Amino acid sequence: MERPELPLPQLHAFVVLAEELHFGHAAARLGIAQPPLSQQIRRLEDKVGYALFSRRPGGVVLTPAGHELLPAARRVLTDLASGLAAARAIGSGRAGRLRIGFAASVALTVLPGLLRTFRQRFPDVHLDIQEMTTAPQIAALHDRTIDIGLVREPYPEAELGFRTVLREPFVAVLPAAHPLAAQPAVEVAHLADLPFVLLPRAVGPQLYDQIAGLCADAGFTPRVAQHAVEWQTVCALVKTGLGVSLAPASIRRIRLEGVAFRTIEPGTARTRVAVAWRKNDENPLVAQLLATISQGQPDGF
Amino acid sequence: MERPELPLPQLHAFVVLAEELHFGHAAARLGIAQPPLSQQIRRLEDKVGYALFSRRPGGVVLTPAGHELLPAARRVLTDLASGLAAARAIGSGRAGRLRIGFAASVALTVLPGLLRTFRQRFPDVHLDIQEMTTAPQIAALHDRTIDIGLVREPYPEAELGFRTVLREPFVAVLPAAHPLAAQPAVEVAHLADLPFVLLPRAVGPQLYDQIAGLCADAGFTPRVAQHAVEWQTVCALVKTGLGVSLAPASIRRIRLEGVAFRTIEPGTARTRVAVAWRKNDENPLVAQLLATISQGQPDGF
DNA sequence: CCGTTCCATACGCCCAGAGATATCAGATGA
DNA sequence: TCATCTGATATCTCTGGGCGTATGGAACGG
Repeated sequence: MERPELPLPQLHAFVVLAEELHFGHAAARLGIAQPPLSQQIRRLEDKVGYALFSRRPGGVVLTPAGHELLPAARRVLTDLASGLAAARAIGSGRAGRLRIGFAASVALTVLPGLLRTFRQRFPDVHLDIQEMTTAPQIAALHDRTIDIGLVREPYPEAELGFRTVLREPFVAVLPAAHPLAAQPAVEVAHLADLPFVLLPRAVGPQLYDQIAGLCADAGFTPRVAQHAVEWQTVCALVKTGLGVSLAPASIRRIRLEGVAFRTIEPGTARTRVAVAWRKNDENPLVAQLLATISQGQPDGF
Repeated sequence: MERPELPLPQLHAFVVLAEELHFGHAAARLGIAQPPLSQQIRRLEDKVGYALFSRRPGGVVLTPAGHELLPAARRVLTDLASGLAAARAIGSGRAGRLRIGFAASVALTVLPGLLRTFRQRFPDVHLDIQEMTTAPQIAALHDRTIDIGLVREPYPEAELGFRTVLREPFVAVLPAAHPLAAQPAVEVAHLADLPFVLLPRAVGPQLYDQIAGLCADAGFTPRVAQHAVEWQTVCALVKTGLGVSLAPASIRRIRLEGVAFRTIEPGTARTRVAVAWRKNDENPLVAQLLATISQGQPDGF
């Protein structure tokens, strides 16, 4: 790619003159006097090295060389204008692409409303959303594989910003046939001797430790009979009688025959869902999405 | 199409920097010092309105806006370079398109050699050749439907230039079985009582009048039994015995069983084939073709 | 803690190019 | 023949932008 040789204003003048085929009219359309236009065209022809127009009485005609240059000149101008417009749209945050990771349980609570609101405000933004558990989201943020994470119980990180978007209590997940399911609420201590179905600690250490902490507070260490990587699966396993579980309340949205969700006593423990982003991310869409969350919060999606 | 806003040198700097992702290296590739490059990029970012690069320790990274602008900038530069090259190729006469009309009889003499030589010298020129009789060629030149004509016996025209490329005598066209065909040469006067097969006067008035003149000089007016618009057809009609004809000597190239061509006495009359062009045609290919003809003439194609 | 790397800023120079006004010159047509 | 329309030329002004050198400031690595 060598040095560009033709100034754009001259190309613009050339295209307009090629359309008008009349120096006076073309100059008027360009908003300049006629002599400067003659000069522009002359300079352009000098640089090309050949005449682009035949001056004939009553107007001008494109030469073969001019005829060849015209489509290229048009492309150059329109490509530039559209490229500039697109870059500005992206720079301003009106358009672009945002990659969002989310914990599965979030899909039941904040995510749908957030996506709906954001898409309304930024219809030209393409959203790539993918389900990921908390730990992989943190890694993906560092990798720049995603731009926004919706994580559960994050622990602070130097490079990342977090903001809580939801706090919710825990519920006990029980087979519907289990005696404990007959009560409106259960004490954590009552789960002490039952086998547990939990997510592996690796996919969300903070949440895991919090659940373990609930049990510890009730005086026992949970015996994990089975791991599952999605809450959906946890419910299914509970249904089959493999065990019970403790989970964030939003899991109630999973309607599954044969599984009961019960408030726990004491009900003070809360789990947080937070939005996470790279602090040094300059993508304006990240700020836009954070702003959308801030505004959306009061309305409670 | 509005005013272009981004100077090309800045776009060029942008593309190079986007490839190098390093101000120092990019400046070196551009052959300038580093501070001017910083300025170029800064000015460009000011005009776009948004940052195109993220300056980070150890180098720079494209922002989303910069990433969007990059392909457009590349297209602009390459389109411009290629368009300019194409326009110059055409302006210089190395490439382009030339529309050539030719009289049918010319296809037997000058045309093949001319085309071959011209194509050798200008392989990138597209030649549109079409057979036309003389009068339509003149009209087509005025219409700018063809650029070059190869005509027989033209009459001078103000707007057109002519140059003779071939002079040839007339021959008598006879059925092989005819008694006159037994002689090596025939006198025009001997054709006086025979029916004639000729091209209509309208397709080539000058040639027609010249043939009629030959007859008048021999003391008779030809009785036209049949018209035909191609020499090929004339020969065929002569073969069937419908009449005889007088034709340019190049018609001998038509090898047709049962038709004889005989030199005529007196053999002084000559018919001319000329190349014709618009005097005010600025297409360099026209000049190139005329030059090719001038050089080719001595070798006698 | 210091040197290196990398980019930005400051300042000055210079010129290509874009604009204007005034005028000229060729072709056309009543 | 003359008025008119075409575009070209001459001349001047002004400024944006491209380039240089010198210097500043932040981040990183040993």
